[in-house]
Amino acid sequence: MIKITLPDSSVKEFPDPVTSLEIAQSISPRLAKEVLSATVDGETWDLTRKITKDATVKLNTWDDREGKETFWHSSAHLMAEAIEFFYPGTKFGIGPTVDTGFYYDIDLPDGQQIAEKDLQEIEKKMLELARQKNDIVRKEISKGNAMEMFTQKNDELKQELISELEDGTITLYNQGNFTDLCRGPHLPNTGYIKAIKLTFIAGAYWRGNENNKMLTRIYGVTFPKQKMLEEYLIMLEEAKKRDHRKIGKEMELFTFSEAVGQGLPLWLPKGAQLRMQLEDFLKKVQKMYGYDQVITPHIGDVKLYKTSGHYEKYGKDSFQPITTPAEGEEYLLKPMNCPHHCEIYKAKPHSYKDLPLRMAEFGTVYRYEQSGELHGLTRVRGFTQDDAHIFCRPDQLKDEFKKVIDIIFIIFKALSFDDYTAQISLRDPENPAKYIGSAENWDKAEKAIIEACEEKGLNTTTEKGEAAFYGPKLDFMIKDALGRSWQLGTIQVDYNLPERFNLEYIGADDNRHRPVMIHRAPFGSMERFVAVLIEHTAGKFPLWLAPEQAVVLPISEKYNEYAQKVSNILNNSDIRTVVDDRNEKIGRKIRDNELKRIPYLLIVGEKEKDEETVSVRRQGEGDIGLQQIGEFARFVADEVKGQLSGLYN
RNA sequence: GCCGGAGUAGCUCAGGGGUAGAGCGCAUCCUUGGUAAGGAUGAGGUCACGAGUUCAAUUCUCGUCUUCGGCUCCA
Repeated sequence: MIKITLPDSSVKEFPDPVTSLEIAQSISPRLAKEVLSATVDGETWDLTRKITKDATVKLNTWDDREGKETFWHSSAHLMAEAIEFFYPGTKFGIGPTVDTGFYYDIDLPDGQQIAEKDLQEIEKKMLELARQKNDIVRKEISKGNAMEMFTQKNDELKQELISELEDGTITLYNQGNFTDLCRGPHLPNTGYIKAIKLTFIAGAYWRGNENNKMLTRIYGVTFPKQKMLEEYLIMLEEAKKRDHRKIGKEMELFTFSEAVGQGLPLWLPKGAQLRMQLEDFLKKVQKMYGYDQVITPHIGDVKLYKTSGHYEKYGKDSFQPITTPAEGEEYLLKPMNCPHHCEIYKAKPHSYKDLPLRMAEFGTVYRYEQSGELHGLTRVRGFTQDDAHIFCRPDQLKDEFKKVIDIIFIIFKALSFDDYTAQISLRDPENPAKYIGSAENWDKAEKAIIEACEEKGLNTTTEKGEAAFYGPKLDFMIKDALGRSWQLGTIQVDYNLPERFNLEYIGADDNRHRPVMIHRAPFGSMERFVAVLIEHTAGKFPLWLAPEQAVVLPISEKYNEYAQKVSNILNNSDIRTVVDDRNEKIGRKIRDNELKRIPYLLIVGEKEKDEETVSVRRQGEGDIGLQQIGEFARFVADEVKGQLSGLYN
């Protein structure tokens, strides 16, 4: 008998050997049906693998990440089996799982290609193979045998993978006519897979290296129930409807022009209105937190970026310097604001009493992004950071860091981003060449971030190797209304730039000291943030942000004049109002303006004109009754205040 | 930058070797209306750009640009 410890710490005895599937069966038949894999002493195992000693066992279902991974990993094999059926001789690279689903990188034989339209055939074959409920069988194999097998198959991709594995740890998995090199784990048989969608096809470099061969990557997602696939497809549809590029065009927020250049957004009046609203909001919050606004030019001497280290790091892959005609001086389009702000710091000597100094700027920066990278407003070549740099004494660092976290919380609250996570990005200790500055300063900076997060009670994950080259950082990721994650705000601790720019302050001891810098951008970039906001709200912005807050709809042309009067009064009360005086019936005007996502529709006709009122209709809700014009103005002002109440003075 | 799609009216898209279409939008007129699409008429296109093949190219070929899905990258 062996003892199995379950997650609730209960211990059960089983005959030796036992499989996780048998353990599940002993608990409940239903669990046995749902369980997909098991975590045995911290390692994910096949359900059918024999446990021969005392162990801790966690049973993974669809609701566990490990369960889904097992499911999708087996699905990748199923896809490979189907592909091998249609394209014999295909070489298989790697077939891992991703957040939603899986992919397999394949090398098709002699110049054959798979097109989107071929995916359906493969899906069909996969379903057919799944229905056969073929057992998926694990087999341990020696390195030599593995090598021989894939040499015979002429699959040099797998040979390369095997050559890097240690003998004794190599396993194969077989199902039907298909055998793959794989660490596992896998489902007991292919019959678990009930619903399949191959989503797209793309090129991908072998092992992610652009010097390697380009393979064909096929992405797919599978589910244990048909209904789950349907829900997933509905979600995809919804995401498509919310695409900020589509809504941005519809709502006339921004545009791009080939004539201006790719990746260079043009903000249209309504988009500019929205963006300025966000900027004004953040300015007010920053004022409350003791920030000073500064303004710096869009270009800077190349030497400035040589000093900062950015030129060495990114110069080659950037927009190249602008050279002045007569003197041949070299200027760079500003790729970031920090060097300029460092120079502002240096404009005069500082006492320890001056610190912290908080310098904020909505600074537009230009970065060369590879053409294939550009994407709507989320990835552009010219964008505006809601940047600020805090210069402080080392003893102030942690407090300042915590205050920045507070500002980020205020923003999340104002915009109802309720679901967020935070990631601490540290340096990669294996790869010190990627970073500038001393190990000692890095240690200090990393410690400050970790402690500040702990003291704020922030739930964080930690990633090594994700730090910026000059310092570690804390990034905030929000989940939008569809559950998709977006990286927004960032806070970075930096001991290095102050050193490179030789920044100093005079301490109480009358000696020169080095300040510490915090780089921070709660929105990240205005472009990206607006894009996320559009997708999160589907363009139905909160009242305080809506580019047009109210539209007046005269019942007939006879009331156009009164409508204009209402609009003027409201605009004078800072309520952004327009008039729809088209020659259309009221039903039509209501429909069109609802679709334009304007929060309030004000209908005016004979009655309203006589009584100096408006008939108020709230977007998505319908008629909410008559109000005096002034009353409506206060009503809107109160609602805006309510949305931002307590967030700033 | 790399692999693979796409580019036709302001928008969404159909078409196809012989001088170009729909719906929506826009304009004008009729209608003057009460809470999600009233009617008529009309304007609007170098079919992304440049070469080539052809009697003839928007259509076929090549190149360029832009865009979309990925890959790589992201201070």
